[in-house]
Amino acid sequence: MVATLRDVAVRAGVSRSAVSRTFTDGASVSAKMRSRVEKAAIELGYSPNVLARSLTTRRTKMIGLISNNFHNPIFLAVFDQFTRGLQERGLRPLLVNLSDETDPQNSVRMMRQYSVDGVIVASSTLPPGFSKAFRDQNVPVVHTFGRYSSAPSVHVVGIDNVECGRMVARTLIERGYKRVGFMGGPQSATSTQDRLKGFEEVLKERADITLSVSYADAYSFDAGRREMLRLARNAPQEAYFCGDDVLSIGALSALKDSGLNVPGDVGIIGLNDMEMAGWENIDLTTIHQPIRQIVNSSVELIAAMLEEPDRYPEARLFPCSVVERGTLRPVL
Amino acid sequence: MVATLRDVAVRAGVSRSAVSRTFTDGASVSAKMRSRVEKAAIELGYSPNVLARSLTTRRTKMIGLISNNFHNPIFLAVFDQFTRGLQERGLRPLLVNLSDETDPQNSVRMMRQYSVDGVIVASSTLPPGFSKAFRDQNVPVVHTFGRYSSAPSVHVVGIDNVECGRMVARTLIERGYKRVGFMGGPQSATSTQDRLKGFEEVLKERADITLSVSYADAYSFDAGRREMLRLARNAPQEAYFCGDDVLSIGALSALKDSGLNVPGDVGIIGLNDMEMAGWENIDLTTIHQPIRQIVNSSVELIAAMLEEPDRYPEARLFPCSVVERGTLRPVL
DNA sequence: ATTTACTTTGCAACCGGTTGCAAAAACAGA
DNA sequence: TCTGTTTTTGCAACCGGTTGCAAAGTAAAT
Repeated sequence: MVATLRDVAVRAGVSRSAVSRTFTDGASVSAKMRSRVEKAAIELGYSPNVLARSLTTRRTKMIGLISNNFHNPIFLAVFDQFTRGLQERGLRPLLVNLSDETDPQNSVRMMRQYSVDGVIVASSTLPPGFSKAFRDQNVPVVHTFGRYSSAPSVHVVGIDNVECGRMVARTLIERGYKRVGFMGGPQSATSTQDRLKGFEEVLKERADITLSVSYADAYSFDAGRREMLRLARNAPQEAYFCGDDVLSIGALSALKDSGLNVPGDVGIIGLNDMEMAGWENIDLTTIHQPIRQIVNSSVELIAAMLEEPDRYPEARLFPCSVVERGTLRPVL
Repeated sequence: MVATLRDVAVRAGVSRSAVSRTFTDGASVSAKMRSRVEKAAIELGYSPNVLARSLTTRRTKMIGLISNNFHNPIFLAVFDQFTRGLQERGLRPLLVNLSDETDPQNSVRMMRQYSVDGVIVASSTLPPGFSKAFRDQNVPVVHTFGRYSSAPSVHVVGIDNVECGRMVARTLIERGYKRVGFMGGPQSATSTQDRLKGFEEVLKERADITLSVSYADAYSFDAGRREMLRLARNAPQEAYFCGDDVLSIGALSALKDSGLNVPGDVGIIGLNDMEMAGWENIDLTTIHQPIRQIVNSSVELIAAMLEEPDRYPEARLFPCSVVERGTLRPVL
């Protein structure tokens, strides 16, 4: 049906190797030979079968893109950036949706069956052990949005969640809030734990500031709204650090319906700076996470690992910054 | 490095065919042989290389998932559903981001290089010619969210945009609006053209109703907001049918800032029913597009085509419905 | 025990490519 | 023109599997 290397060879009246060589860069072919083969190839509409090639070259140029987050809108930007970045380097993402299952062995096996050259785990909620499972099978892996650890055994690219927590604490202090709250995402997520850690660390030094902690049961509008409705019913704090922007927007909705004014009665600060946070009807003050840089760096890193599989693991952390909008009162 | 079929054969002391057969269902192997091979395979951590297999079976179980829409949040749900659906059938999506380029030949070539078993084009803004290019190369293709045509040459799954336009027109009529507007997405999108067609068709029969038409220059919050700010400056219509929910939300923001009340002064109806439309602080009346059904049906269809490549092309259209929320005044 | 029918197994060729090696061709220098 | 060097080419083996076919093995029937 579709033309193969052999067909081209026959048509051009040359050996199969010659055809192969014209399509392999760096191989030795004379100009005459090349043009002769190319002519035949064009006539037959031939283009080499990457998968067959991969059998001998041991390179499929496919990268497993594994995530369990298909709900947070920022992940659409994440996928967008990943696919573009990979494509630019001639790599192809094989997408894996892990929402249902969490057994790493299963994913590892599948990725090996497809001989992907490497794997990107894009998730802040998958445990470090998950990405390690790939490393243990000698599959190059980058854990994007992974937890920073002082002794990483796997490449991690993301932000320093502890530092983000500190940054938010300082931001709230600057604005003179005395009674503050942490409304986290699910407690089990390492990112939540880390953010709280940094947040507490700074606040603890201020005896005049009180902190209350609670958790929403998912990173969703509904969960944020529900939790904030509950909080607003009792005496709410003066300001809340919410687990992410979606939770924050849920919280804003709850506050409005509870008759509380933002930022007059209650201040809200989120995290992520998703596109929507900047919409005029939301106008959320939040922490900007440099998604584009994180993703690009991840792509760069996985590409580098293809050249150098035993590269020493590193953690690449990108600084976050406060984006001042309308949901916190101004600095004193 | 990683165990191959040969390794297993040696270890189990059997022929390579025997090993191959134990991993091929429907092949003839005795129980003894099977358990013997399986034992060796487990000891070596062997699992068959799908890509090598595909050379002879001519099935990679990979499906190209091609889209140029990485901005509209509903596409995250689309990708979620696609990946799950494909995975359930043992198929793997190879993701292609077409945001930058639109030359079908390029994509066709790439998909052929990777020998995908089929392709799903998920986009309402790619022209029918795009998906036809695959069909012409005998790559099974399903165009999800494609344009319905009475003589489809390619499988199309989606909604009847013309009928949606009619439905919105009737909805506005029921509510007694007399001066209505169409604020479409980019005019070049076939979906926009079709919706307007149906919308006009119904309204034309009512001499007492006037219609004004304008277009935002992208399917984005900003574009919707900008366009509605412009419209609101002159005398706005009583109600607008917006190209999609994101545009609608931009429009709502513009109306609020223009001091106009919704639905008191101006009514808005969107299309898609994205999750956000139901959020209490948005509460957008809109047309529900049954994404889940559309995607599942697309997956089913592409799977069916793998069995029967010459299947006669069909259009699968799913009915939409009005979701009544707070941005249109009630029925008279 | 022999024949017949059916099942299981291994051989060897093949899927679509790549690549080390040696022969052939082209080029340089004398 | 002849030799030595470099480049180009083809042969054949290999990558990790599958599969048609015939031989070997098993079971049932006589």
